[in-house]
Amino acid sequence: MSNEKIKLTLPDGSVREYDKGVTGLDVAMSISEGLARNVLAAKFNGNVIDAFRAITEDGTFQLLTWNDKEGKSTFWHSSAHLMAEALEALYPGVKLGIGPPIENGFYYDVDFGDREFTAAELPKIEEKMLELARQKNAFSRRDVSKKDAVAYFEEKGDPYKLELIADLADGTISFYEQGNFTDLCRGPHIPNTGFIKATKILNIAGAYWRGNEKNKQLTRLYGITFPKQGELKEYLELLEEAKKRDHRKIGKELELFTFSEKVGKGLPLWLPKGAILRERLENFMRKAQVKAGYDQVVSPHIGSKELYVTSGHYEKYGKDSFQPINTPEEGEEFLLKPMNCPHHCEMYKSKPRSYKDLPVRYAEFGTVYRYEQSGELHGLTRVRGFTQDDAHIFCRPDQVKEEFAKVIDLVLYVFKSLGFSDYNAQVSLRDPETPEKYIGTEENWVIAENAIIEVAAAKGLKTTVELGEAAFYGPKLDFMVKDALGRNWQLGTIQVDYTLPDRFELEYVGADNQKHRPVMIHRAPFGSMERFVAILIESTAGEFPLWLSPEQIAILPISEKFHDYANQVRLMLQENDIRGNVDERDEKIGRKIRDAEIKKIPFMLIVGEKEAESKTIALREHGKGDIGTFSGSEFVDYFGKRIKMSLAGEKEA
RNA sequence: GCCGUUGUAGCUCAGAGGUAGAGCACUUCCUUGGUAAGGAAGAGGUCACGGGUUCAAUUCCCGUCAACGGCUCCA
Repeated sequence: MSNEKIKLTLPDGSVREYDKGVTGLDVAMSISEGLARNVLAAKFNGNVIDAFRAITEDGTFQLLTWNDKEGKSTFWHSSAHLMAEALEALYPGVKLGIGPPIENGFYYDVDFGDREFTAAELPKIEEKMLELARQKNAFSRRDVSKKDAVAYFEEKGDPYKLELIADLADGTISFYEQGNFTDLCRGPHIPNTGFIKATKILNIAGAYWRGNEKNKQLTRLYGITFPKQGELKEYLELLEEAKKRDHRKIGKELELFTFSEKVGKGLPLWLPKGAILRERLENFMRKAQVKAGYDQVVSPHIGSKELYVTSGHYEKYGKDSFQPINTPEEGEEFLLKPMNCPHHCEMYKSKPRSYKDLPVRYAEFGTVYRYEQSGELHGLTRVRGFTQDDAHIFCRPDQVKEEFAKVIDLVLYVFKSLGFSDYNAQVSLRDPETPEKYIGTEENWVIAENAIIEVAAAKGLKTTVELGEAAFYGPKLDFMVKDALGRNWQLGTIQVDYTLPDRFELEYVGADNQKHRPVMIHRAPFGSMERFVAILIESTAGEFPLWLSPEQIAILPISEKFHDYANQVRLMLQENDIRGNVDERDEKIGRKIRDAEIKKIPFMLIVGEKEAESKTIALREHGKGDIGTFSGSEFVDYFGKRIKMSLAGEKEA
């Protein structure tokens, strides 16, 4: 080799000189042997590369280990290759799709042919993976020509890889090999399989090739691996913990809601405690909306089919939806309301509008029904009947940005009040590749999309942009929140719409005495009451802020002798608009406390001989224990203060 | 809708080709107890539903329904 030198700038800013052709592993070794043992990949000039890849020019350089996000994903990417190698060893002739790393682990899509693949076979695959890992097979990279790549996979008989190669430009194709496995891959990979010490194939699922429903469904194996056995154990325990926050479990335990096969799948039944929670949320929103200048309206649960033909919903969703309801005599067709906007458009049209009237803001807790695919239903987050905290703002074009900004404020206020700080503001735009999915003019789409992008930026929102996530009539700003298991759900949504006003021929008279078309903003800060409550349950693990808690107070008499006094306390609270229940069961106080704790009731009022005599209560707080003796009026004041604090988002005294 | 898994008491779960079991919850009785489970007795199941194989099926097979994990979809 030559004795040319290159300069690498390390993360601490220091510049080191190495021989041209140095690898990440060499660099690590020059720092410490321990570091070299842990290097998974490297980052050169911002690109993640193999730690075994030669570097031939000056640049910024960083070593990646398990502690780096990119180190982990390289590790998992290599693990996907390891799993593929195990699959080929165990199931000769298996065809491979794609196998990328994901947020937690990796997957590989495979075609087992006619073979039925069941979960019982997973342990066998895990074992094989570990066996191959122990061989410490080195990963190696080589560039191949398109012709050679095609030849290789034609020989191997893998149609999926051939399809992938067809889309790649000659000169950009590389193969990676480890042990007896070769894959089309741009890398990078870890030095050898020996780093992988623990593996678990978490689940199997069907997944359409290239995400297209019309393509063949492959078998997707999801897995996760770790460099230490203990970390796998910890991860699995973490998953178990997360499952305890599942709103379906807590909803059942706390008697918030239920489902009945007889009522129908995807149709939630709100039990009394859940209804209280929901009602409090609605009242909270009503109050905020009144302040923001909204008017509350009410519309029926069905509407003439014509209404939805006009809006475009029928054409878009009609065939795959709940089918029209007919009147017996005349055979008129009505649809179960899937959206509130058409109704609100007709309300707007109930009288002529002047530019001075705008904006008009119509809000409704509108219950809508949608035929969601059966495989999609999921607890309260995806249901067939749900209530949107919906509103439609009809405004002049010059008011769009200001109104949009105000809605963002409202959504942020709601999120802040309920402690949702971990959300992603997603700008949902058209997919330029599938224009047939959208209605409206190009010009209006551009205006609407730009309005959203500009206002979100002006508000200082950190946004991500997703193409193809727009509604069919307009772009959206969606507030995405994760559930206990890390799945993303859309809660709040704001949409700018120039299309429906056209379709419904909405008008107002301008200062010029001419007719103009208003712009609509659709918005729902919660999204739906169902989904919002679900996510609220998971984020609080059922320990709701005091103001929302369905059962705020349990009055616990020491024995039957104090039932009378306990009920006096209950009535006293009632007179102050505070709800509390007396636990009159024939149980000892320890038991009553335990049960109230399990039900996550924020306050327990314990009353016995001392309290009855001195007209006081002994206060106990959920999760904290005894916090002292209060007179009735002292407690009412204290409780009021705590409610206010919880509304302001403060945790405790 | 598609792929995979599951379905036994109100809940959490055992069980096995010969018509079912535990803990908690529930009911009754005893107990009147001071800050996270007092004691005893009792009641409770068409083993998701519909077929088939078998002398016999809740158990094995097929279908349906529902739930769960994904894919696709998400106004």
